[in-house]
Amino acid sequence: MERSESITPKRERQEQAILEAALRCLGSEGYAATSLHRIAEEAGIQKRMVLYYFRDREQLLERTVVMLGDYLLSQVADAVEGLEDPADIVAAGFDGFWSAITGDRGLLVAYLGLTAESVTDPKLQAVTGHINEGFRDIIARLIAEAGGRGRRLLMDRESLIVLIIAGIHGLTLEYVQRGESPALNRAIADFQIWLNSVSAPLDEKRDAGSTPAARRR
Amino acid sequence: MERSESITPKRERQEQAILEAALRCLGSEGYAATSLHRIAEEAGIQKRMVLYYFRDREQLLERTVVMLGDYLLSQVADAVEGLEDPADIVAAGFDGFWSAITGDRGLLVAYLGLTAESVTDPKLQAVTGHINEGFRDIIARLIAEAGGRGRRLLMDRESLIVLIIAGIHGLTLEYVQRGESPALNRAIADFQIWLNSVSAPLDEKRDAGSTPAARRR
Amino acid sequence: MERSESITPKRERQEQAILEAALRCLGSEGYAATSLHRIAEEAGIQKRMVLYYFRDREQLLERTVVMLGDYLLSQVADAVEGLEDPADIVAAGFDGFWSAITGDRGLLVAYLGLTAESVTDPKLQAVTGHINEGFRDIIARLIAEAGGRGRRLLMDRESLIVLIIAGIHGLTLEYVQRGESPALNRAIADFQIWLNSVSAPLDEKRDAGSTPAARRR
Amino acid sequence: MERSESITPKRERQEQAILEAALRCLGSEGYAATSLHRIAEEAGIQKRMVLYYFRDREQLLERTVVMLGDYLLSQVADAVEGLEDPADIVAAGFDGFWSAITGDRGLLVAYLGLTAESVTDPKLQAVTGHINEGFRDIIARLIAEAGGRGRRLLMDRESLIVLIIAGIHGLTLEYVQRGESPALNRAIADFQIWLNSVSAPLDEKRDAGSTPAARRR
DNA sequence: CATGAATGAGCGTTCATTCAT
DNA sequence: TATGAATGAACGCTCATTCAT
Repeated sequence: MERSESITPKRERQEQAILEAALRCLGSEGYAATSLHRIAEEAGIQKRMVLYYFRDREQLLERTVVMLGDYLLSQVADAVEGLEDPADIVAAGFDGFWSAITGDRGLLVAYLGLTAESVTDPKLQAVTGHINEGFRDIIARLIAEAGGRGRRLLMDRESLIVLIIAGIHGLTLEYVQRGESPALNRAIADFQIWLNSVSAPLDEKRDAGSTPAARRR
Repeated sequence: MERSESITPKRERQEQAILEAALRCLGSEGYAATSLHRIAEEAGIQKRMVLYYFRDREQLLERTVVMLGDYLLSQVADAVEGLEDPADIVAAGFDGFWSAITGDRGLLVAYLGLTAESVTDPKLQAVTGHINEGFRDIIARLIAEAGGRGRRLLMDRESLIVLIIAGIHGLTLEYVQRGESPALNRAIADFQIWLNSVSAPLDEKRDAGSTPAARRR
Repeated sequence: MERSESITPKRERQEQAILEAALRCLGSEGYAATSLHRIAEEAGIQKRMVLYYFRDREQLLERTVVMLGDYLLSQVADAVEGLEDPADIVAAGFDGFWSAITGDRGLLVAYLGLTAESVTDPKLQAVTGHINEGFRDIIARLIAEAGGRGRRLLMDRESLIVLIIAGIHGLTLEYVQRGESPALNRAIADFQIWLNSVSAPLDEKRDAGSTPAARRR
Repeated sequence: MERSESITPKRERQEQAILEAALRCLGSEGYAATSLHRIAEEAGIQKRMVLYYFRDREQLLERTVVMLGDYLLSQVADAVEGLEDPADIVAAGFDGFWSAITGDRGLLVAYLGLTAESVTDPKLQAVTGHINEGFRDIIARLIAEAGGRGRRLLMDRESLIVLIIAGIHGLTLEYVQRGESPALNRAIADFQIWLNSVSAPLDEKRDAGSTPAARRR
């Protein structure tokens, strides 16, 4: 750790409380409106104390992102863990993924806000990038496991990962912007159907989905 | 009140210059870091003058978003206009759409930043919402035209629109976060292939893509 | 006049309108809150025009004070003019004086505000001082006329003038601060009674009121 | 909120220094020209610090008025305390009152300026009103004590209070406007004489001053 | 562990005013 | 006569932060 002070239990509890307060602010007010003052208010402590526990705003937000990322990634990892049936990996897997992500709208809003902000903020980029890598890894592992369970991929693996990430990002954006709607639910279902169509049992002959493209390369 | 009665040419020029400066700031520094001071600097005028032409920061950013939206929408509309061959509507249509959107990375960054910010900022929501409606309309029209040119839709129309929007949002996010990459290009190509697969010639019998879903409903 | 432009009728009308607007502002919002902007608003013209007709804020307020003074003085002069009976000079004279002054609460508030402000503002002092001299003159004349009509003064003339001015100032302050009240009305009546007691018919022997003081000197 | 819980000695000293600086500004420049910048300058600190100790200009001025009021009232209370001889209550009492009030011209100017401003500023009104009530109370008590020491009032009590307040206000206005003068001193003496004449020893028969009015009621 | 004191920088805004027609 | 353009200065205020203890 970069802090030299011994990490007492109280300190840890306080830091945790502040990080959670920061997260709630990000989720309810957005990145631009999340000031140290607001975070302190939300945590029920004096503004000065925020900087007692964290070197500066930057470090605080960084650690907030890390915490948020760890939480989301663990939720997602839990949700997709132990899936045996290849069909589940798509159906149940995505459902778990989705409900893990949308379980707390505030967290999702915070995540998207930080993601957008990180585009122009190199310091955030490092940490949000880490979360994205985590997601990518999970998805890559799922694909690999599907492969190991008798399904072959009908399209380019890298491209598939990008499309899955993009799809999830896009659908979550739709979700936070316009809320749940029948159209969104149908879109999610269709997204899953598409996911199903990008792989096939090893013994199957017929191509499906975007296979022609996969073949071209 | 006193203003806005007679929009003199100079005023219009100045306002335009400021709006463009604001847009550049949003694109390079992000929403949170776009201050009046920075905008003025970018426009090469005194900070004070920004507030001479615009009531306050809010109004300025609002109008910036409107301008950005109008520009993006017109670019997209131009790109997809006059497409005759239904196949073009997907292939050329999407290409135009994509290059219109990614033509200026700064604009795209600004757009995504504002979109994310608007989730927690009701005032922005009104105006970014308008842009989204514009995109939705263009896509809906494209789908309708494809239908009018001998292609039938193999999936739910509303769901399709959501998925297209989500896909574009997700892919642009990937683009601004990680830049162009072979994987992204392949993903875009595969996205187009999928787009092609969601409709079929009227006389064709065979289903493609996510047709099973379309049939279910 | 210090303005070199020929004084056209329109100009005069406009200036008058602005001066009256300034007066209304002073009367309703107070000196500190009376900005050029508010005056323009009140006059229903553009802010810029105020400074077209008046060199600067200072000149405008100066002329406002002059106008106010002229009006108040003329009202007072009218009220006390033509009083023949010495008793009237006190009774009717003061009544006229009072109702002339309190006829328009806004004007009175403006007058008191400017008077207070002039204590610390040398430029205002010149003009408000002029008004005070006018009041003093009127009162001195009334006293002289009373003397010419067979009444002798039972106290020092200069002191009397000061006390009358002070009494009127004090009572008007009470009036604008706390509004009309039975106590104020009784105080006004008692003030008039005291005014009556400071002079006596020439043939009268008995002293009244504060005569001992007058005799001391 | 966060402040005001523990009033440290240093804080108290600093606040006091700022309040006194504000008072000096009010006394020398007037209400309208008393800006945060000037107050800070006067206190020899940075403008920024003024707003560290006081929420905003309004709160600062409010507390300044309270301090001024407390000071003036205590001065006056001290001056009139312990007067035994009924005659003193008028003579020495008023002298004390007057010298307490005019001891520091700046304070008097500040007081009058705030009084005038409070007519149009509801927020000031609350607090200047409190000072006026204090003065009224002191005067009412003096009158009551005079009554308890063998003097009866020859005029209406409420009316007398109003006239005393009005007289003092009017005379102080004259004092700050035109400075000390023989005429003013004589007027003050005559005012005291009148004050003496509004009450009489209990056993005395002869009426004085404005008794007729008192008898009327 | 916790806090008050202090501050520099900048924000969004209003004010009175000058310049050019 | 009337107006828009432009501006310097200051205002009241918030921000993140550092210094002391």
